[in-house]
Amino acid sequence: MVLHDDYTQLRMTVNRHSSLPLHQQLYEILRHKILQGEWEVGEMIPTEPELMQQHNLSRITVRRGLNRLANEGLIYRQQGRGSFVAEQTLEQGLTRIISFTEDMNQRGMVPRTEVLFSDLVPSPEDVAERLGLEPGAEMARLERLRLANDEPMSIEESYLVHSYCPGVLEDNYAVNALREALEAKHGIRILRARQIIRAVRASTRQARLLTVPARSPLLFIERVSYSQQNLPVEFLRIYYRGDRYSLYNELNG
Amino acid sequence: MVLHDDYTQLRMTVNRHSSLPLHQQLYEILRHKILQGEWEVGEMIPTEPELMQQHNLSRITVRRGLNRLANEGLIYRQQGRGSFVAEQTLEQGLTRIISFTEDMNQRGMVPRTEVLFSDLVPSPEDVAERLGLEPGAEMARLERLRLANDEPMSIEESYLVHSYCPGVLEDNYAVNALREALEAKHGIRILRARQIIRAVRASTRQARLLTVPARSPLLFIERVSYSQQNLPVEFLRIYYRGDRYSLYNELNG
DNA sequence: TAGTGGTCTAGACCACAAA
DNA sequence: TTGTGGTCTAGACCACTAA
Repeated sequence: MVLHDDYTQLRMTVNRHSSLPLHQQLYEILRHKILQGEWEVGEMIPTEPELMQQHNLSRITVRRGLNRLANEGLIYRQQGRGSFVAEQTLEQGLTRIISFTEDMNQRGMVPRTEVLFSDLVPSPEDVAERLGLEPGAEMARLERLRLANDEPMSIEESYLVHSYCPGVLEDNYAVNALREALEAKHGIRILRARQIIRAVRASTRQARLLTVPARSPLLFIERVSYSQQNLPVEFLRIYYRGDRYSLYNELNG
Repeated sequence: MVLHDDYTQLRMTVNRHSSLPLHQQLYEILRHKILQGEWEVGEMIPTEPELMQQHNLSRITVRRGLNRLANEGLIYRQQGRGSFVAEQTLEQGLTRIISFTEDMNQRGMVPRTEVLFSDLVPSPEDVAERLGLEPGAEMARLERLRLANDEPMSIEESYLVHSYCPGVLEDNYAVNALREALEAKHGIRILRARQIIRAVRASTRQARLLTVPARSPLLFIERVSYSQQNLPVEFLRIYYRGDRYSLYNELNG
């Protein structure tokens, strides 16, 4: 399964007529190149003066884009040496929205997906409340089993506001990426999300699906995702095997 | 239990002879004021021009400090209106190192601590490996039960490199803050940490201490903390009750 | 209209790394 | 010595908010 990047049609230099800030355009261009593998891990990316010339930008604007990349851990900067592509870390799972596929690739595993359910349902009360909707609104529900190296890793239950993406369930999400379909077919780009992380006990069904002993501990994430218009579009529940999955992050004093 | 802030002796304007960057000094001054309650939640903090004048700084330097506060969620900025103190969010638990006391206060609960163990032990192999030390080095071990509103919330097991903080266990850490003692008595300031988050099953002893049913799911955090010299000084294991404790954070696309 | 934050520029000096 | 990133400045224009 190949995930197309969000920025396939991205131009390779900044567009001064765009409404997007120049520093953000530069950030997206460089991020795209880094994720595409334009440079090896540890390889130096162009210097600030080079980027200034290539994109005809001031140093402050260039630095703003570079600093964002550094803050997000995609590059590290060394005074007197240069800026270098950082190793892909698992940390991104706690700061950036990444797909299961991307997540497993970073962890060096081969992802696979099985669709368990795919139907239209009236919004349950708890889901409606999380999304700030009226209960009973039509939702597209998609439940998927996610596997890594052919072993079950997690169960994902996704609720999408169907009026925003009518017909979204016609695709086969065992092989297609949901976020790609949302962007390509419905113009919905998920830019922000809030999530809560808990430890829970596996239900009988979950234990069977995940092939773990009954009542095993699971890492449980509930996530509300927001579109570019800042509208809540998806409610997601993910149950990860406690014995296989962990989250990593770094803290500052 | 009163936690003294790290910056009790902080001057109220920037020091141009300090080695610290001016934007960072401004950030720390404002952060200190916000945490001290100088402004109410939702109240507007001084505008950029005011800060420029008060501290005799350029706008770019002021903005750099303000943007860091905004990135860390302490303020939010609104074009045309001003910058405002944000509600203290639980998010900070996933980006900033905060004490149990601070954490519980943010969650509106009253913290209490009981010391379960406090002794010197040779470093176990796994702990030594995580800290990059030779196994068998002398470690101060401190195990504490943390309570919120008088109900058990978590078990914390802390391993400190004893040669960095000899005699550290002489204090009573039921009432004193470990991080305060490290800074005040041993000159160790913990500035950075890496952690891994998992879901595990409670042992019999853990279940008893936390007053949860046997084999309950727990949120388990393993953390390595680094000093201002970037030396690993502490290895920490925290077991949180799965039914009471959750982590919150926000993601970007 | 006045005041706020958002973006962008040109230019300067410094600290650090490598040749 | 050269080139890198780190810090800081003055000044400009824009977009948004509120009166």
